[in-house]
Amino acid sequence: MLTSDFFAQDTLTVARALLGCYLVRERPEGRRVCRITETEAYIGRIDKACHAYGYKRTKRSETLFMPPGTIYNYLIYGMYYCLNLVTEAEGEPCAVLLRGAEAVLGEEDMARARFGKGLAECSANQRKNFLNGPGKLCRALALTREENAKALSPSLLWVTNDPAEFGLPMLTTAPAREVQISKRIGIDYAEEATDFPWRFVLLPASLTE
DNA sequence: TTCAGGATGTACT
DNA sequence: GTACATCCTGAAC
Repeated sequence: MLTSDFFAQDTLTVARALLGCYLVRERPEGRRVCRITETEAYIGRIDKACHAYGYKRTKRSETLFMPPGTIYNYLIYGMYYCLNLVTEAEGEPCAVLLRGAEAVLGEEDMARARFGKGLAECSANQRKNFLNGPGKLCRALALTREENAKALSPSLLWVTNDPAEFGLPMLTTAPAREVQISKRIGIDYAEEATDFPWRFVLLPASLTE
């Protein structure tokens, strides 16, 4: 399990390193696991797109000042949540937004949470766009304001780069996958920060061969 | 395949 | 009152 030491690192380092890691959500019905494929860095010290830009403290941004490894989950557009993991030292308002993933375990439960029906009844488009957005990820993993400001923990939500830790036997060696770096999404209001190359995407294996 | 429009609640000014 | 780190649907191409 990745601990607060990992999240205490530089935010861009963490955002890059989280690609390919497994996000594990513990629920009464069972475990839901996905592999992280898309992240973005938010660094309050210098970043107009960050809710805590210039160390601004508000009721919402307060979570960003908490210790590394804290969950920052907030409501957006009235109906979706965005999952972030707090980085750097306590008091330094930074986080990594998780924007996309691939389902690994508990896919049936994720489908029920997303669409209210089983995987078999989902359309091809629904399956194709399963976890490719921050709102979708939170819906599939049943993450809401309930989890905001809590620490990552083995009984709630945690992250690892070792599949053995969540009960998967040795996976076949995965092919290397290329990382694409680009501008962040949906922050056109953020002036010069709009163009910061702080988005990291793990490209599909098929594009790497 | 792309695109416009609507759903929806709350933090912040 | 305004803006928002979004997503889905249905229409047009």
